[in-house]
Amino acid sequence: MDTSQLLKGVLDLAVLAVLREEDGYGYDVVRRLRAAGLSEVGDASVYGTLRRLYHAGALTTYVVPSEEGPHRKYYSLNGTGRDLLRRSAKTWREFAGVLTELVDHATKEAA
Amino acid sequence: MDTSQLLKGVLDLAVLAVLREEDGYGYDVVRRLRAAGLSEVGDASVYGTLRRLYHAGALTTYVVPSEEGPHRKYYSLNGTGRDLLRRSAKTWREFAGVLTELVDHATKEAA
DNA sequence: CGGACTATTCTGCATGACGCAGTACTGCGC
DNA sequence: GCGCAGTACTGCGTCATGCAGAATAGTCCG
Repeated sequence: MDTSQLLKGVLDLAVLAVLREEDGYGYDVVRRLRAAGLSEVGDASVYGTLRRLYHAGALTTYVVPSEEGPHRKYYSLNGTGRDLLRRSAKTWREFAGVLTELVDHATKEAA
Repeated sequence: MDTSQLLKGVLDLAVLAVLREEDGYGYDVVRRLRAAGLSEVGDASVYGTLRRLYHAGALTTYVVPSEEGPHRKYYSLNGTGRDLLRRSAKTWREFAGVLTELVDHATKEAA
């Protein structure tokens, strides 16, 4: 029904894409994803994804103490991460292409 | 890593799309999906999806005895199913658009 | 006829990702 | 001090995918 199922397997890619543009901390990544149109991402999902990607060796992290609140834990793409992004992006494009074509073909002649 | 996670929440849509074109039985739907490019769908997933969609009231079913093997259980889209397909397709296009844009933007300046 | 193989359906269980709800800590405004 | 916003993290539930396995019905081989 909602996008929660659609997100599965795609949040990794979305997070990588966002971090590719600029390092970011969890709370901020959530906001950026929502601003990009993924309005229904839960923060817990992002933290979980960040942790998975980190343990997978795709991200490095550093803490920046903030005087305007708690510390911020920044994440940054490393070589492995950029490589993963590239491959994931390719997989996504192929997958999305196939499915879009299937859907278009099926709904073209429908009202 | 593979497409199994990508499929989540999308198999419903793919099955609906395939059935929109022509009624089909499980084994056949699997083949059609694979032929369409979704080469990694598992048959058990399709049977499960078919059952979910049926219980959701999106499909009707009828059995056709086959002379070349066991009976075939055909599934057909009804009004609810076509409506679901239309709405799911819309959701998919929006979602895919957002993500593709995000990914393109992030990988544009990458090697 | 027995055995093997294909077509076809279905179920049990494991895996794993998303997210709600809750915890915790830091400054700021009142 | 109280509460609210920013920020991080975790436990548990839910649910879809899929592997492995079972069962039935025909066909072909010897």
